[in-house]
Amino acid sequence: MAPRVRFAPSPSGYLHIGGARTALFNWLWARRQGGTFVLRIEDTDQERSSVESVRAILDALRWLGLDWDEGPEAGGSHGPYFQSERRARYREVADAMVEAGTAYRCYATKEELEQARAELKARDPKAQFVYPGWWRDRRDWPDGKPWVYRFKTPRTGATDFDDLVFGRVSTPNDAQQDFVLMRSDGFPLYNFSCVIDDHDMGITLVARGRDHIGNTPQQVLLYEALGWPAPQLAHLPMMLSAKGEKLSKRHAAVSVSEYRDRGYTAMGVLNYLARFGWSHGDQEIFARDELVAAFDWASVNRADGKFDEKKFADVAFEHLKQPRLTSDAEYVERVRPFLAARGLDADEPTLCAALPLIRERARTLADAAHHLDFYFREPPELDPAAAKVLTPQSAELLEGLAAALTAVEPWEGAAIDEAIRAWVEARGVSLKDVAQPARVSLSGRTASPALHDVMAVLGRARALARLRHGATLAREAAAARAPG
RNA sequence: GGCCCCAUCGUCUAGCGGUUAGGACAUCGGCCUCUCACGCCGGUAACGCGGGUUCGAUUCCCGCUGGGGUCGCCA
Repeated sequence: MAPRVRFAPSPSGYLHIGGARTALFNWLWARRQGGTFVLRIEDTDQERSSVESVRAILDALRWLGLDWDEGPEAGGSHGPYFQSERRARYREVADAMVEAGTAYRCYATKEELEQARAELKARDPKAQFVYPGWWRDRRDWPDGKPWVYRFKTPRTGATDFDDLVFGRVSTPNDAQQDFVLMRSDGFPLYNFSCVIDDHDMGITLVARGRDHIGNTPQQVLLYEALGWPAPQLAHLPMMLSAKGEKLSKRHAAVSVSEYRDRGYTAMGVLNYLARFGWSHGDQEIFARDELVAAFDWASVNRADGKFDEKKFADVAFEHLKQPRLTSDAEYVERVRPFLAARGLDADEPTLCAALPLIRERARTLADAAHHLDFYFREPPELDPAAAKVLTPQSAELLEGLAAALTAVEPWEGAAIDEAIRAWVEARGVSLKDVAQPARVSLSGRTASPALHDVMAVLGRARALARLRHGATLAREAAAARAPG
């Protein structure tokens, strides 16, 4: 049977890089198996949820290309996909559980709980408060007072489940307290709504971060109490910071949108995330369809990992470098916003001609825009460090070179290169002596692609004009330096 | 602290009883070279410790140590 999987973020911020990995693994499995990827918004915490967050998460998922078959804006036959719109259903199940004796109304107030907590703390600072079940067996419900629903957790025995990644996990039931199912304001708590929705939405496999493995026994207990079959379970090892702590803003960029804004491509991000906790032999680099074809739960690792920015950058770079992974058309489309941000209006022919020179240099799209900059500025912006290269002696060389290249045919890299070398030899100078002044004239920088490649991209007219302009600058520099 | 989980180079990982313990990133040399980059060649670098099981353990079992997660009217 084709699996139904889901990603269920709570809209209390941006899409976290770890959340993106969870979404990716679910998505991969759905696509691999021809199953259904459901997106559900867990907005039962009114305090923390916001529509802006929903928007941000949806946008980030769309940018990553993790399209959902059912969920917000997609619809589907198992909606609504916002938990805040499913409250009647939760209440219905909770009442049924009270009737069945698997849950109970608890009228203990927050204040009473706080007091009990405080008293325990006073007696034994190290002790952990456990709700003692004051209302576990009472039916003398006071009129007009708010209550919460609590689960009547079995006091003995153990709860087991088989995890696709971790194997069999067993937890003693006495480690569990009578946890709250629904708050007094009528909103459900995570474990409760999660179980009901996964059941009602026909979810067959739940894959989520390992930080959820601890409340899985509670959810399994709920499935048992409700007489529902539990879905398959798969927990993913955690993505930790380089220091081994829980990943947060302090350690690295943690929001998917931040990576987008920095100029990484979606597949660069996805490829790194996919290889984090999952492997496929020695293969490091994957196109999207290769990922879909190769993904499996058996190859998911159990050990937590540390996020490595260097490795991430390299994987992302590989995607920009290889036309197989990022086509020319896609590259051009993606880099345009970054060029625009520099105030550049790049014409298509020049951009396409420069692209091969950029691929092996640009580590991000933002970086690509930097490398592309001088092709689209007339004259190119002159780096302070580069200006020093335009010495008085170089003026004549630059003019000589420009003159030597006026008749080169065809105006192509190889021919230009040949002409440069021929001229250098005839002139009895070293290429090294000419190269840097020429480079600075052409690009305004001390580092650039090969001279002949740059000139080929610029075209004869602009290339020669820049060389001559460089000569002018060199003379001006000489004049400026001359005393009086 | 209770409960749960984990453990191969600095990092991500391959390995599923017998390997010179492999790859990638990073790092260090070198080559290429008009600069930068790419590329290429090479080096340093790992099975946490102690018991078992076995002819033989990185691999299977137990303990220890270390690390992580989780113990809310958050998710």
